[in-house]
Amino acid sequence: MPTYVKKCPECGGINLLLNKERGEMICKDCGLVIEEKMIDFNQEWSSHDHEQADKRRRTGAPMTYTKFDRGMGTDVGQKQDIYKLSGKERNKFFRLRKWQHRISTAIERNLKLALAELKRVSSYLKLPKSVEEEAARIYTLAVQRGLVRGRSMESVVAGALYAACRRHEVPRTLDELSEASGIDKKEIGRTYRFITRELQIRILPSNPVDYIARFASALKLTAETQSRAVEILEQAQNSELTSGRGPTGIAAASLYVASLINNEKRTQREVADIAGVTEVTIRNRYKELLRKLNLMEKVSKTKKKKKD
DNA sequence: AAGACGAAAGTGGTTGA
DNA sequence: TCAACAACTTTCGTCTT
Repeated sequence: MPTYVKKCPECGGINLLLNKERGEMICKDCGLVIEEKMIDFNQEWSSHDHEQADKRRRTGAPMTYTKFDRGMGTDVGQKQDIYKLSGKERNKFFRLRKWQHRISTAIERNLKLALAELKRVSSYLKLPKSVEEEAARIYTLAVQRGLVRGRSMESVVAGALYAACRRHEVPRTLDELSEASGIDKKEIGRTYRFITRELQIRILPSNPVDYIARFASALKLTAETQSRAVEILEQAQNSELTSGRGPTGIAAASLYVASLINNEKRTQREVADIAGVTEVTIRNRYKELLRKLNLMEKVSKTKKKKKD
């Protein structure tokens, strides 16, 4: 738990994530970026001569992948330079310019469109800026490697976003991505696997805990129930009940059990809908949890209390 | 009547020959 | 490349509250 206590103005969630490098405070529940451009945590320098100034200068346009040329376009020379050249050299110069123009316009046109789409989907899902940047970076790499060929631009954008979310530990389900982008779930999964394989992006299997906060707030569960769910989840992980299982199913079952124990019962259907799994899956995980973790007493106790 | 439970058959993805 | 396999889903009937 963080030492500062602050609530998200959007959803009231308390799971805030501080990203020092980017100076952002992110709500893990709804993805809202609460504070941008906070103080710069880097050391402040003063420069006394040109050499130091060059090294230490931190100003200038920031490099960003959400601009199609990363904010740093490079051209093959300008016209005023050609007086230095002549004959062959001059021809070469024009040839280079022509080629650069052709290549860059093709890629740039694609990137411009794609990044617009990326921003649209990203803001629909209320993803933090850092994830958007990451997705843009992934997409740019994919374009450069020609991985978009044969695939729709939109599906690659969705795949890049999905990957970026996972890397930043604010995972969204494929269903959510699908709803936001209008691309078929399977298609996103396919392109996601393809581009991560081709680009050698290593992604850890997503941790069910990362889903708890968002699901809990969607179910309007109290903070106590939420942390109870996390406890249960951790026990489950220690008992090796989680490997090989779908992380959303486990998160959903933990929440369901926690809601029973804390007398804040939600139906299996409610939890299932939010988590994007079926009741059956929740039941299966739920049974395993009860059996292996000896939680039966706790649950039945609360049931008795209800009767009393 | 709604929710919980469980069986059975089907789907898509991974793995290992 | 194909078949076996595990996880998950869909569907449906039954039991419980």
